[in-house]
Amino acid sequence: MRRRRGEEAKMEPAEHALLPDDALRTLAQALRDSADSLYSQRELEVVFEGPRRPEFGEFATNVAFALARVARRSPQDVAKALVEDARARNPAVDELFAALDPIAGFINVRLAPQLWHAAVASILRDGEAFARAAHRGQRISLEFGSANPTGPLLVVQGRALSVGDALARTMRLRGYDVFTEWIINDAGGQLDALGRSVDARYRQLSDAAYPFPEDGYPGDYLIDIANELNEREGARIATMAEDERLAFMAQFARDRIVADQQHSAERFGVHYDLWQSERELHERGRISEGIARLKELGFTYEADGALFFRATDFGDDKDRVLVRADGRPTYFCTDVAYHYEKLRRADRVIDILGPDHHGYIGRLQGLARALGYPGRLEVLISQQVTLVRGEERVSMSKRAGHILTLDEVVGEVGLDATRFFFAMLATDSPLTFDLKLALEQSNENPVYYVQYGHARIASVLRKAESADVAAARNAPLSALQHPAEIALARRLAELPRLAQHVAEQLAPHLLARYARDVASDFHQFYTECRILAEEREVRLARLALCLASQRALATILGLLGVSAPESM
RNA sequence: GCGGUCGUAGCUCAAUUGGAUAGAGCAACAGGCUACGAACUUGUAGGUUGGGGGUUCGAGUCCCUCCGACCGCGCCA
Repeated sequence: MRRRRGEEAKMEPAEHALLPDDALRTLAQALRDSADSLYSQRELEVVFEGPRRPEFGEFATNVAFALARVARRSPQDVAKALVEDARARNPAVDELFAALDPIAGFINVRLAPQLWHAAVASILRDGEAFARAAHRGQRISLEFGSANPTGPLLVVQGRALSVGDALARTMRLRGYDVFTEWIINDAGGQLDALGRSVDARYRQLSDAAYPFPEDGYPGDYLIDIANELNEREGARIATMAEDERLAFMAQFARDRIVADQQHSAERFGVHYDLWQSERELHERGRISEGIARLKELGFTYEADGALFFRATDFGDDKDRVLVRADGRPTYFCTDVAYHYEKLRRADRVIDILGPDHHGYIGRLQGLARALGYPGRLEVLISQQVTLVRGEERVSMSKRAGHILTLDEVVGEVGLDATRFFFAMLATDSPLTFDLKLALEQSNENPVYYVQYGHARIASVLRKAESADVAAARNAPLSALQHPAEIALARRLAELPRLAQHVAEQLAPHLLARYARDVASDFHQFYTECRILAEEREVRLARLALCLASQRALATILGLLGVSAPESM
């Protein structure tokens, strides 16, 4: 593509045509120069957004509103003057843009088609590296899903797993060093309760009337564990003293349950870099290190024989106990140690916590500030999930016994649908998941719509001559002029920017939304434009657009942990 | 009672962080295959963004206040 280049473009490699971002940068610079020249405004920030209505163009900027006050003219007058001046200032602007319209104070922009052609070509050139950003050396610790080692994973964890894993994958794509971790709460009193529960189930094998503890975990899975204990360790157990037996049973159950949780996570397509045992933190001396650090900083005091953290100095409601009067550390104490470690080894620490941890945010944020890392910790709450089957509310209380596990939900509606559905929603918004609806309308589920787009492209590529498909990868694209073609190309080119936004704002639900938009734009293109029956130049250009669309869909589905089928 | 999250179409949710006439899907209704996958597509209808007040060029978004839902408020984890 031969064209005179704007000044900014000199930095680009010579062999590549200008891309949409280059054009926008050129325009931004021209507008800054104009603002400086017309209104003596030097530090003007020019941001382009996708306007809500397509007839407003492909991008829009609202710089005129910011200037209107100092210029003491209406935003519309300012916008008009800016556009005129920018055009005169840099002739490249008129070549790069098909439209530059000052309307109601906004400057609406439409790029020349060649820029979108170049964007499609660059997607094909990048292949699997499409939307990938260079390694940037920022270390991120991402904790999500963590559950007590007292039972199987439930749907609440499923939501956190979907969201957390999509974030991890997106951040990795964008060049961050992401370390995913799960904390196993295996140090506190609940393990004692677990031991007593297993013991009761064990004794019930021979004495059905044996009482189940008040604070026990009633799920059937402990019966299975008791049976296994009986078969494999029955002889040993018989020789144990009570304390020893309870500890042994608690440990056995803990190991079995954690292993099950790990299998569930893997089946859900989520891999963790670290399963961090709380008890192991104790054993490694991390707990005392955390306490020592807070003491050293002078943020602790003793009262009633217990050690307190001055959380109120850092915005929390009340001071928090670290070590009880009897010498045992609290749950929060473990988090002090764990977060102290994470804050030191990562540049950005993210916790995705369950809905019962709202009151915990202030404590953790106060801790991060006390330790000298303000702003380094981000706490996200994965909101409540209410399961229903039509009118009937599905019980999710562990106490009630008949809980629906994550594995069971996946078995009922499928892995792809479950992952997509949970990732689709903003994390901090409570949601109602109707299993009956998900089943009945499985064909109407958005995930199938997106997957169908991918499969449809695969089908077209199978029907095409393989020589054509090969040639399409380097074909000239100037034949792509139809509005549906341009709209699709523009959509595909959004992915890098969108992925970056998702990583920065921790908003993975935008990925699912975008996937739907890509599929929709593709289906529309497919409906309005024939491909294989066209003459060679158009055919190859459209096949190239298919290839780029398939690439984008595969990438985005990959980020969501959802399969991209060749056929369905 | 105090603190937090939230309230958007009949349903499930968006709205690029203060921008234009609040958008998608499902459900409803009316159309489109002698064409590469109709699991698609075009259109219609659906709203006082829980109520009220304020801030400004401009508010679903920020502030105040009511109403409602959920979650916290242990030397439990």
